[in-house]
Amino acid sequence: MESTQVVQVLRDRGYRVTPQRVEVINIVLEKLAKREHPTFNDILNEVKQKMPSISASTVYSILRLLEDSGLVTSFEHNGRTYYDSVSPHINVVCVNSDKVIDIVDENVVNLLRERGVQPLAITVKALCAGQ
Amino acid sequence: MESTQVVQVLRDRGYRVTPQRVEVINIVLEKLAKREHPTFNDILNEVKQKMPSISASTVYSILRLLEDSGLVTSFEHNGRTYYDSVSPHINVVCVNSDKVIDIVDENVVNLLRERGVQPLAITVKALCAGQ
DNA sequence: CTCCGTGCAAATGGTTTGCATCTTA
DNA sequence: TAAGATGCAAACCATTTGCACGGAG
Repeated sequence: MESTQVVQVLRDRGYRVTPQRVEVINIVLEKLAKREHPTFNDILNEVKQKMPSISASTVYSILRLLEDSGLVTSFEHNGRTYYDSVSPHINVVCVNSDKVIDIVDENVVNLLRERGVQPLAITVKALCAGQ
Repeated sequence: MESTQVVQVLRDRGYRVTPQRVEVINIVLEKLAKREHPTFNDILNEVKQKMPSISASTVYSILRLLEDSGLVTSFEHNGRTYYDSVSPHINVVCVNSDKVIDIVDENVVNLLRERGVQPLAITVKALCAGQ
């Protein structure tokens, strides 16, 4: 998804387009396109580089807005919130390293759908090989 | 799993068997046997009824011990930690109601295993029907 | 009798809230 | 120019930590 599309969705829903919102959207989409799983702090730090005066509470509220609008999703691990793309995929969270690896598996998603579950985010805690 | 077995595992590993540990183990196993997904507070409240002087930090440390020993697992949602059995199953967390529903699906677990993932806990955030 | 475990209180860290100020539409 | 967004500080809440006391082995 393009940042201009996201901005348009917000505009259509009657939300105002502020420089803070545009900046957060740009950073988040950039990270999600790279299949990263940024934490709130990852995003805040990145945004602060471009816009040093932005406040944490503003970033929290923008991320909540994006999530409530179905444009991103999130999951929690070790007390932190990770943000993620809404495309159907599986996040393998390595409990021994805190790394998160994406797996795309249509079969799993289809099996869930057959059971009546429309997944927003799939998270699998696992012990991961290699340390 | 029986509470006596859990106690034995702890003993074998050199951990002391205290009345607090036995009580927490009893409560947790009882809830997990009923396929419930107790939060930390659910467990604390229940334990306090039997043992009013127990402290939260003790319960936290016992639950961490059980989790580190592989006897239970946990997942996080809305800032709270939910405890869960280690049997392979899928937790569907309804974001619109905070309810958690278990699904047993060997196929999903097998697909994950084929991908080299040994799941400790599988969590699926979903919008659930019925309110 | 010796550690390990417990309980208390204080600290921590992520997130939310209240409110005055600023800005988009 | 009016409703909505921002930034700051304080509040919140789940969890962790430090430490003296107590009990399991």
